[in-house]
Amino acid sequence: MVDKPAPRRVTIIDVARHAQVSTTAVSKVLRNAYGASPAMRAKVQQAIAELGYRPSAAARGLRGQTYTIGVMIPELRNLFFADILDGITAQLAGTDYQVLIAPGCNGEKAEARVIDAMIDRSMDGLVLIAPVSAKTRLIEVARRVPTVVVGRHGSSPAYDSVADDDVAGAALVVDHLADLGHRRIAHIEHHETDRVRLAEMPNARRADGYREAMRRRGLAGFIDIASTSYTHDGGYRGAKELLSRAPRPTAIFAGADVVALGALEAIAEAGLSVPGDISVAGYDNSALASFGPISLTSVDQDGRQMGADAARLLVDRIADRDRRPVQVQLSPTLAVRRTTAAVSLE
Amino acid sequence: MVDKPAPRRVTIIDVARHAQVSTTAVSKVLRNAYGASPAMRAKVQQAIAELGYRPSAAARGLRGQTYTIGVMIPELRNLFFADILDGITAQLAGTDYQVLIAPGCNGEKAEARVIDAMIDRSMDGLVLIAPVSAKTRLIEVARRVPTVVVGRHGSSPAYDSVADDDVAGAALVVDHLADLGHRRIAHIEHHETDRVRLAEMPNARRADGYREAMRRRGLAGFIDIASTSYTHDGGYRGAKELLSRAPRPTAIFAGADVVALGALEAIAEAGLSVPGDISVAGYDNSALASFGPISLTSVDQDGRQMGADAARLLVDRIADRDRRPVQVQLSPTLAVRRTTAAVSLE
DNA sequence: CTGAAAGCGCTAACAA
DNA sequence: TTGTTAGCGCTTTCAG
Repeated sequence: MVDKPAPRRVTIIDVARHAQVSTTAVSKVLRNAYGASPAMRAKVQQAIAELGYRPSAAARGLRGQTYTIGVMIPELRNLFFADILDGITAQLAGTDYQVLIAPGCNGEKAEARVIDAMIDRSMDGLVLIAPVSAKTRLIEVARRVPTVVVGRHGSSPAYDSVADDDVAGAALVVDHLADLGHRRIAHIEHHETDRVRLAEMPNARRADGYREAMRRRGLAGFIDIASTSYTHDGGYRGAKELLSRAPRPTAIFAGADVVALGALEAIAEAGLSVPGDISVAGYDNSALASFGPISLTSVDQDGRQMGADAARLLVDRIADRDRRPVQVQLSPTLAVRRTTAAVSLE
Repeated sequence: MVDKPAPRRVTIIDVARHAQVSTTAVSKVLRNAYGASPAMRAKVQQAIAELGYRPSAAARGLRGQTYTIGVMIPELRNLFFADILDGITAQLAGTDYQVLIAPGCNGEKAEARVIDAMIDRSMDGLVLIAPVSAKTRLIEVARRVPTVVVGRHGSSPAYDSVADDDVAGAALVVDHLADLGHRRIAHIEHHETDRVRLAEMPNARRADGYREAMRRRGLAGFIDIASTSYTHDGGYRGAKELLSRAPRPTAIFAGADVVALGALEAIAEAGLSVPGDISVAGYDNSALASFGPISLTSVDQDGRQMGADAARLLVDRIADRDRRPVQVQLSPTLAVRRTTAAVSLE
């Protein structure tokens, strides 16, 4: 294995020379731009293949596009986000765009840093999944670079958005449990104080939907909420809190699957059985929920579809930055499994 | 909300003008480079802050670095990879490097495309997690850009590597089960045919380690392998196959946690209990394994540590591309939980 | 349809 | 220590 140094980069100039045309011509072929005859196109493409030429995204970005789409994911371990990402990459497969993910942005500050990093890298478009930033900030970002916001409600003049109807999702759960005879249906929510986020974030919408559905079913008096966080531990603590109340709930609607798992642990620890003593439902219908031994009833949001819609809207907007913003709202469904059952007679 | 257009980008020239210095001076401050007095440094930093200047990574990349580290992750849903990533980002926090993840590279072809995309984008360094590409290809890549390979054995003159001792991990499981009195210990492996990968990929090393440990414990006659894949379904099919043999195994060592989960489903379907009738152990000690109701005995690889080591090596190599390559090998430990127990009397 | 030339924002080599 | 200048590799006018 000889340690020969990497040869000099093949540039557009090399290709032009090899194909006996101008660099402009090569550039046009690269971008499928108007104004290149089929003959020239063929010549150039052959030269590209023969030299193994690959355009430098950095250089392209300095004048035109980088053909890079940045996706901000707040939490890699959330399997629902992986579904969204699958939808994005599937929709973008076959185009010239490459998806890059920016990780680890928990909290407004880290999120700001990550978004800046993507803008600094001249990305052509941004998909922000469940961003927590202030709305003014999102608008500012969207004005600099085409942006689609996924999983956050509320419209904006600057960006497109894709969201699932979280109010409807919560209603699905409450109706399902109420139909099974439950009345003391409790909810574990992700604590929220910020005014705008109370109106736009999915967690807040789910809590709203829960309250609304309870009232609609005449169960306003049984509304019972533990306010923790959308984590395994949050579910554990929330369930502990709810179980300590008398009378304790006969069903718990957790705002996310991981929360439901935490709740299941607390319930098991308390020596209660699911769904015998208490029913549990989650949200997201992640792979965890469908896993046999868990078999969690959960609200299904079509993450792939959401991702595909987001990517489609983004590519659209890159092509026409001035078109009017669009809001896509999908409807959730309920995957009923073995953690929910008719209320037991007491 | 007035729809004012985004103002022109603030460039290094604006900063230089504002601070009354040359662009070189600004550049030096940006890079913490030698040759700028504290006074000038202060002036420039103030100007940067006042103008809200952010350097363009594309422009920087054309001459120098992009301050971007690319991480290739074959499968976002693998929680072990998320641990590695946490280690990488933690190690890189506080530096000027930004981590970007390239997703969805299952298979050699997709992997090649993704690696090319990262090179095209002038990334300063690459972390390749469990790459399946041919070794010659990896060496070629490493010659173009500083590269660290994680989770693949075998050394190279071109890249650093970080791996867990998979042979030792498999031995931990076999020893644990043998100590519990098991003799018919079966294994579910990820099918592999390629010669080099048979020597370098973790799955192959685990199968080797299993065979070796069985022989060492005098259980060579009980070696029993189902060859499927490292997926939930692979575990399900593998366990079904193993259970159909007579006499059936009293313990199954699955090559990964997801495989173990699939096996658990097959075992439950067969009407057998764990660990009463059969013990099950996994590999990776992912969040799934420690989740209460599952409580899977599993081999723990310190993913965070692996990621941190990889990042450290990469930054080192970016600073000195000619230093000799290093191989880091970590030792796994065994997390014993409730899916393994003493063999039952028959 | 084709090509020459300017310049995107920055860094590196060099000069002062 | 500081500033001047020449590109990095590409896209984009704008002539031909």
